[in-house]
Amino acid sequence: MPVQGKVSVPVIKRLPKYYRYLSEMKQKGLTKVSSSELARMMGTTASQVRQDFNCFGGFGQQGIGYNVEVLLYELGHLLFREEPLDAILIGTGRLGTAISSYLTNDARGYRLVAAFDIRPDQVGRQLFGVCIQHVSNLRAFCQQHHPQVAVLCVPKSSAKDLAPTLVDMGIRGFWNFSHYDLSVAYPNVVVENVHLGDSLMSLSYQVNHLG
Amino acid sequence: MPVQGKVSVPVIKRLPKYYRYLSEMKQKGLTKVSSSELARMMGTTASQVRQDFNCFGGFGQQGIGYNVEVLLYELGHLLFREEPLDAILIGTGRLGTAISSYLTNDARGYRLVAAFDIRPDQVGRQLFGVCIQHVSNLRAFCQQHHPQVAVLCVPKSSAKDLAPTLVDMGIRGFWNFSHYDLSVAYPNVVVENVHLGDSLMSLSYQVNHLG
DNA sequence: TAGATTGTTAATCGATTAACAATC
DNA sequence: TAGATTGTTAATCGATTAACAATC
Repeated sequence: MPVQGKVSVPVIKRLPKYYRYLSEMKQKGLTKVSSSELARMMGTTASQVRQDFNCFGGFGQQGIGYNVEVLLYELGHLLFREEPLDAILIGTGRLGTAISSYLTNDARGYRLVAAFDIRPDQVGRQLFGVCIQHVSNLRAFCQQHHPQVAVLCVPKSSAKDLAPTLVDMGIRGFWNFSHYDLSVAYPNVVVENVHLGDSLMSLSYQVNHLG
Repeated sequence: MPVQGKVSVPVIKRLPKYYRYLSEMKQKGLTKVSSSELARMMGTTASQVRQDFNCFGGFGQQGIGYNVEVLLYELGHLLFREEPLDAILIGTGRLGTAISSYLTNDARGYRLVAAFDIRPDQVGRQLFGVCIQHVSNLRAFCQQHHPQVAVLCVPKSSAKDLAPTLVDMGIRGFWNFSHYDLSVAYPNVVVENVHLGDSLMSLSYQVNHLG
């Protein structure tokens, strides 16, 4: 039983996809699934599916397969634990607003506890149950409430300025939409980069080099 | 000289990052860079930098290094070609609006040529220079204008319904923000998935398993 | 018992890193 | 010529796939 000695990033990145497909199956009323069925849906091999699950000890039954409900429960526990993570939003522009709508209304495992912006016309505005504060309150807020996750929807230079403070204040995870490469600077903090610009560029490369 | 026999996805995904760092260097007035300097900035090895560039024939000079301007020009050409790609937006909600703002105002290599929504109250609204049309016009528009890229900011079920039509109408690249796994269904079309939900889940996993 | 399917070890494949010859 | 740094080949590392024994 390997049980999380250290799970590799490729495996971690596949967990949400398993979770999505299993949720679908549960909704359809399916109770049982084999590694080969899951593999077909996921576009991978049965071997990989079994290897992936065995990073966590294996959730199946030899000769039988996997129980959808059990598997979903176990993955859900791995992904979300019991308590949601407290998240703060920094940057309440169009993207920040859309993202925090998603986080609040559609995602599981997070709770938006505050939002900050530097623009006076944003301050005071209500956003999904929280009142937008000026960034000058950021430090004080963190010291009092200890949020774990920061969502960065600010320009590159602001991200660069804010990051050290946030790490200092105990932020353990960044959902980074800025163009700043946080990952390079803070090795002991988790960063999920959503670099829209990079994504668009690699799409453009690939479309331009099709056929 | 390997010159694009078939460039691997990991290499392609690094190109935008090189491009970003080189743009920065050019702005700072730097004219010359070595593979080891680039490696340090990118958080990788000099070997990888040289291997990456040599997928395209190599842009450096032995004993000297790389010329920033030349390298930037070459990468820019690889990523964007001469003509921008014509893109259509489908789904003009909060996320679709934020995304197309980005595509129109901040990104290079794309031109937003149309936007579609199914909601009557959206139709007719102006969005970054285009007028939102009803999705029922989608087919006709594509037949007349042949856009190459579709940006999907619609729910899963709509994405599932729209995808075959769009592929059929000649769409060669998808920027997919829906929760539908396009990649599984259409092997001969380029898909850039931005699965915000997956990103949030893997962030949550990692934060919960820190230390 | 036979068939199915997992858990787990072994083999393969591909990507990253190291080494070094070429050359400016 | 000596020093620097690339282009390119070879070695290593890690992830994926295949194989098979365990077991329901």
